Amino acid sequence: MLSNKNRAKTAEMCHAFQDGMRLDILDWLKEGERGACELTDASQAGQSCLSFHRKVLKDADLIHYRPEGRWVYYSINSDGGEKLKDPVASLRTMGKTVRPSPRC
Amino acid sequence: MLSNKNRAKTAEMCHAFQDGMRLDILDWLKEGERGACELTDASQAGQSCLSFHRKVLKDADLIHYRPEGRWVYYSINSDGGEKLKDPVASLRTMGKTVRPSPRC
DNA sequence: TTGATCCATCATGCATTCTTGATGTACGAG
DNA sequence: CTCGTACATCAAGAATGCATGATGGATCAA
Repeated sequence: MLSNKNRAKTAEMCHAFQDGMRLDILDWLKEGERGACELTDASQAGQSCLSFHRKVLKDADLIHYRPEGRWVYYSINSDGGEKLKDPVASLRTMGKTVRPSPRC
Repeated sequence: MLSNKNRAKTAEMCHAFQDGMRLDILDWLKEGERGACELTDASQAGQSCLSFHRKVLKDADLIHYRPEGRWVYYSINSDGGEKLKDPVASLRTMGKTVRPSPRC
């Protein structure tokens, strides 16, 4: 299904996708680049909490990072999801194969 | 990006995809249906541990469940990955959009 | 019925992750 | 230079997830 070298990266991306607040952040960025302070103002969560989740998304290559003076801007990395396409696609082909059911 | 109703399901599927042992189980099933006892015999992990992970995969609709008398057979749900294609695809389109970067 | 097997679930301890508040760094304004 | 702002990072407690052993239901053989 997955090579061992890709497995860690897949797990990291899935981990990033797993959390509700991180999905909120991705949703928040869906219309384009946004400043970090905007998100802090709009969200219920604290500043350090949001910074933590942004780091998870950034480490998983799901978002871009652009510092500009004192401010920081984030945006979706459109290539990020590519790494998830392979495991998803292989799930489909895997299910098609037929094999006798052995007993123990 | 995601409707609220789909968000929980996406998170659940990514959660299921995240664990190394669950990826092993999916890998184990790649050639077709297999009995639960087979997996228990072949794996290092204990029976309850495997049962736990199978439940996670089943709840995420990634595998099928077929009881037959005293035995249980599992197989890949080839449609399972479909639910992940949407968020992955929307990631791509999301990144394309352009939007002015506001300041706080 | 009795006993054995297969499997799921529960309870517990441990590990990892998340949240919150505090501290540190870089930058710009005055 | 000094102060305030924006952001990251650290430390500690809370919450969640995982592994293990024990228990229980269902099935089948004798």
